[in-house]
Amino acid sequence: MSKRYTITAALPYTNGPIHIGHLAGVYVPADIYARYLRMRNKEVLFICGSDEHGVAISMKAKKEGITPKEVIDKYHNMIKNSFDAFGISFDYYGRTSSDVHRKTAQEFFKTMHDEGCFETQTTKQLYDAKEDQFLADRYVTGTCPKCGNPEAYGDQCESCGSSLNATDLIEPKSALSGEPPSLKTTTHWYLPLDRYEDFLRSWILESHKSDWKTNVLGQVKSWIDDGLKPRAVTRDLSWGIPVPVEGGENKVLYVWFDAPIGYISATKEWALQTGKDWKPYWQGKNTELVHFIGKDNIVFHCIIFPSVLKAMGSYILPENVPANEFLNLEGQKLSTSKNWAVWLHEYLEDFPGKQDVLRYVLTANAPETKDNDFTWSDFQTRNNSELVAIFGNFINRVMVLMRKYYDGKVPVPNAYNEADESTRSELATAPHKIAALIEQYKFRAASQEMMQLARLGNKYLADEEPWKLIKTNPDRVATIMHTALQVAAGLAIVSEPFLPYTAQKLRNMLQIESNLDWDSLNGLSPIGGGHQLGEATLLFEKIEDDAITKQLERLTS
RNA sequence: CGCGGGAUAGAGCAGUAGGUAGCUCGUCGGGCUCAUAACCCGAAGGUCGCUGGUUCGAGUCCAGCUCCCGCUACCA
Repeated sequence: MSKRYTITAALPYTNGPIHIGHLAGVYVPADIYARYLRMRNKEVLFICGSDEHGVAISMKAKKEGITPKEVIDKYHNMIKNSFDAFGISFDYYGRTSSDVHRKTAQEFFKTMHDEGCFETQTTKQLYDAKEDQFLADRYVTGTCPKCGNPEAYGDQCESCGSSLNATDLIEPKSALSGEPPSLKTTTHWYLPLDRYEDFLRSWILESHKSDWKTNVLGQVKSWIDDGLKPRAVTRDLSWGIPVPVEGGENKVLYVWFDAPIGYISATKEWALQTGKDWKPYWQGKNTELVHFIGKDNIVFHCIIFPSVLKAMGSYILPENVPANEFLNLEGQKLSTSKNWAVWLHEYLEDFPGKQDVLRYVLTANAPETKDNDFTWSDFQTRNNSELVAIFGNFINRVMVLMRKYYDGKVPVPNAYNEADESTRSELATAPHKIAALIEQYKFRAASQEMMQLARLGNKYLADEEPWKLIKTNPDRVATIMHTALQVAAGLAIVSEPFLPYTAQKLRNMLQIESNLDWDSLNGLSPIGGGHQLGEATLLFEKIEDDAITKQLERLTS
């Protein structure tokens, strides 16, 4: 029986648009993986959605004088549309404000509550009496007890860098009302993570010791060795999912409790729409669950959510959580508040039809093992020197020669010589190499292997020089061009996960629309003699300096 | 402070079980002219963050240190 795959990409938080950091870390790799598996004819469900609860959204709404609902609607639509236009191939994109999600999250809470999976604790927390609201540490300001900075936040002083507790601040003020906060008693439900320590240790640190990424394992080990502590799963807020048990009035589920459940509720909504059953995707033993996330999410997807799934009993656990590191921009870390970012919706406007260029650059320089840097100059170089000069140019050379010599009708090959055989055998192994890398989540290396195939094509043409032989040895040219076309067909196949728009164009040019999957290259010639090629167009175009200058100016303005 | 990840040619990155440092781009030289002046070949360029140690031999193991990023925060 063939495996089923449930692939999730971290739910974007709807308090801002999507930027290249999100794409590089989560959405592009997840999409590559999903597209690859579909090419292998696997059963794939690729799930994402908007994360729409939490204190940050209610604060943002308050600040802008609109309702939280208006905030989430605005960004949900913006994010969903930009993913769509960018070609991220989600099977379903949900949102955590939906009815199905509310019910699902409440069911999780209720079930765990009834089965005694929670503890309650009563603590004193900072409270803004005027606004009738408990305050996150971040929303209290005052004088830093260490350096005297009068504008320190309750969680951290940005002047001296010390970590603080809001109760340490001298003359604390609420960021909401400006009034001094008081301490007020409140009771919350806690998930006692310490109960899951043995399970987590053996499941991750032993069973997945060799197939999970070192950054993920290291982080998890650090948490576990440190001793897991009960973690609150409810909050005193009005914006969120109501706590569905007695005593839960005026309290909501902690966003991090409800957000990952969003993957499941999105699956349910997808199942309703398509008439399928959601259960196999979350409870089937034959299903591989893979979470694509950024490094800041590791604890939630490797510790907390698996503990919840374990507590619920019937759910499968993730097979892998290939968390990526972060992407910087021009040497500095991305910052929404400082507007230091490349926003997806702006990119799509400024570079229409160039989705694949950004995908390629973010993949070729993906922060897989450490933080990486995105620069516009690198973007230009990758486009001009790799996509245009290597990939696009090879295809163009083949198409032009085919048009010129054969009017686009594929010639029948004659005997293969050593050069042909070696090119054909390299072509045949390329999909295996790329597949192996993708299955290890090494998308950067996989994309370079794809580019290597285009280089192979260029070298083959340069070595065989059909433009010289056409006058003296047309039989030989038939074999050369036939072979070069197989390389082009190979590119049309293996580029699909990385460059979906380009792959589509290329399939149109080669007229090989429907009948090719990943394994089509196994010793076969996907394009036979007599096959008629379609119209040639350029796959990529050069990006000139002024386009890059414009982006750099936009950044610093 | 603690924990985790990272520090390798001008730039961006690989380096599997320790044994003469690799890839891409850029630079320089040559070749080709079918191709979006695009392609192909060759060369130069690194005391592998610092300091010690283990070893016949360390980018690769051990100890200490420095810097960057993240987590330890109701900023998701």
